[in-house]
Amino acid sequence: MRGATLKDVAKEADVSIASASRAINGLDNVAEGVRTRVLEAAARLHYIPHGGARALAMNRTNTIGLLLPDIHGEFFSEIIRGVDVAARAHGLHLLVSGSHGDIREAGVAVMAMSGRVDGLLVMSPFVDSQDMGAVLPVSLPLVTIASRIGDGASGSITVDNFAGGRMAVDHLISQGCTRLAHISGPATNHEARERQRGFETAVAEAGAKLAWSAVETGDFGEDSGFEAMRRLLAADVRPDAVFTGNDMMAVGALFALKEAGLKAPDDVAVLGFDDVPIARFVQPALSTLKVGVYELGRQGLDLLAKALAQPNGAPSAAQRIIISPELVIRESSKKV
Amino acid sequence: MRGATLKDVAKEADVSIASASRAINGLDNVAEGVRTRVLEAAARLHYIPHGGARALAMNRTNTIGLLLPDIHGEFFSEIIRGVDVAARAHGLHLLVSGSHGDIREAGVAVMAMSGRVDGLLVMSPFVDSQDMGAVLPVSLPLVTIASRIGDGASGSITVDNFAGGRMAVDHLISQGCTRLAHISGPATNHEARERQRGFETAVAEAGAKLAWSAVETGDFGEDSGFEAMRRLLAADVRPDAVFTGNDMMAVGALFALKEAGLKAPDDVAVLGFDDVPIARFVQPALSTLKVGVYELGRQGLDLLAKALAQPNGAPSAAQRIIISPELVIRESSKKV
DNA sequence: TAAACCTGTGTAAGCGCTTACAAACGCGTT
DNA sequence: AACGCGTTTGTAAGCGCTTACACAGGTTTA
Repeated sequence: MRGATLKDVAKEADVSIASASRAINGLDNVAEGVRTRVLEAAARLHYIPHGGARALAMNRTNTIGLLLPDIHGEFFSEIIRGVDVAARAHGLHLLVSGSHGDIREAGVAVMAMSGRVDGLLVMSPFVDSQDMGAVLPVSLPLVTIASRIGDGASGSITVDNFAGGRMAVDHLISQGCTRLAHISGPATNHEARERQRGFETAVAEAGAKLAWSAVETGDFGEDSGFEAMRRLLAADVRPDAVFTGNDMMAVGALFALKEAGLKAPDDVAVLGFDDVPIARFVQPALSTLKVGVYELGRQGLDLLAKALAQPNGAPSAAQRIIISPELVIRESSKKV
Repeated sequence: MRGATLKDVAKEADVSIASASRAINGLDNVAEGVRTRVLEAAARLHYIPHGGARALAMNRTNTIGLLLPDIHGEFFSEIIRGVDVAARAHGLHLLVSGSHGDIREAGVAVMAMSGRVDGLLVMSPFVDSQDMGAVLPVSLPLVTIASRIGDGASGSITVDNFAGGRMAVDHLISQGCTRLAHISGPATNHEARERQRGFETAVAEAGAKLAWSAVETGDFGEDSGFEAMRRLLAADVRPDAVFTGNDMMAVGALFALKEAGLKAPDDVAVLGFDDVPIARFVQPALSTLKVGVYELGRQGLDLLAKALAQPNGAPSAAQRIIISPELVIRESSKKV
């Protein structure tokens, strides 16, 4: 049962297809009689405009494509929320896709989006995201989130992960910790690297104030945090503070601590990164470096919407926004 | 900088637009020479097919529209995950939209989706969702998730919430509880009502085994669970077990308990519903009625994909899948 | 050697819509 | 009565793509 088309409506109302179009779109150069006749016919036929055709004719889809590494989970869900809120404020719709960390999949997704969206909002935190640039269409406005996809973008919004790493160390030292360990995210992730670099830089600067330091590698997953913490606890010298590359690994670390019969923060202080919703719920409540994940999404879309509003898509000096993480001290790191 | 079109590619390769199309789509009735010439031209021009135009011409978008009350949060995020996984398995893309509980918004979203998707996956747990039916296009395959949108759907997948409510009571009684309270979801939500009905029915059947019972109303939000639990604790007779309409309210209830210096499960057993990821992380770990939320999404999409594969979209006897909740006993309800 | 085939290719008609353009009409003016 | 004007309408040309159909060659067959 194919849906009615504008042509059907026009015929039903006995007017030309052009008049039908005008009436439906509420243009003012239509006689009242015609308008009501068309509207009634449309209702009678359950006519719903064909968005695709309209988009093709108008060269405007009112849709933006959102490409994330994944489209679920605490972190991405928050991004989506921010994007969603901003999108509805701008009257835009969302075509979302997950790249699953695979650049080929990302390419496929971009393919599929091409011609269905007015602009792209992309997050690709992979170190080698440069290649990503090749996949992206040059002709579309593009805003990147926490990515290092080269230029060509109409804007970008990133997090100052390096500063966050330093803040973590400073805070831990201020709590009297002297044996700091870091559980890093995957080396393929640019954000993870920056956080680690911040940690290492601050540790080096702290010099004699610290007795010991170490780095274990995780993959941003809860389990990897658990395993890494286990390794840390099994070693000769134990840390009295652990800074993890993100919150989920911190949660895993907390479980490992509990398993070992140890307590945070008394035995080992734990500090996460991101401040995903779950951070408040774990026991003890997780201290973390809060990234306005929601803001990341919201402002990202705002940037893109601004670029779209530009007359011919003129670049107008690509905007770059950098968000600073903010230290949120809850229980897991509070020693003094 | 408009992107290159097929016409441009055809001209560049000096062939007809039809041949260009064939070459690009890998049809086999193209001479090798032509094919490579076209492919090279396409690469040179950074040609990316215009998905919208292709969809219009083929009357197939390979995209399905996902309409949820919200597109973020623990619960919906899980649904999205299920849908996403299934969608990629079927080679389908996702156009998502949140209705925010507003039927008008839902209408707008459906409008926007019309002509951009091959089918609709809709979740609208509102009691008055009947009206929703009016907004939906008759011409599209439709699968509903946990909704009571009338018929016309090619399929539906729902949760046996009533049974879940009964299971909750049975379990609590088995733990030796005799004063049962229920914190219900919003009355406008059909699922919430069914869970409550299950609770009340089981309570009635338990008869003399129970000394007391009560129902407080919440709104599925964490805060409302907190407030409801406070009210419960302030009353003359206190429950020794609370069953909440969903997990987030249980989390709130747990906080209220802690605030009052009470312990779960010793003082009051707490039992949630859904088993969202967070349930494992709270203290004490939350017992709950597990709904395969992920499965809800995955099977929903599978159903839809099956309907799409149908020759002319023939209904082929709409499938209805009912998922039974499963009791997951963690710490918050374990008294014996 | 003509009829019967393939194979590649181009022409053109859509898909459902918007929108320039021109035609048609009713007016008030001179 | 001829003119200009503003309003309403229809015609038709796209938007970028697919695909039925026709057609030109080169092979086979009888």
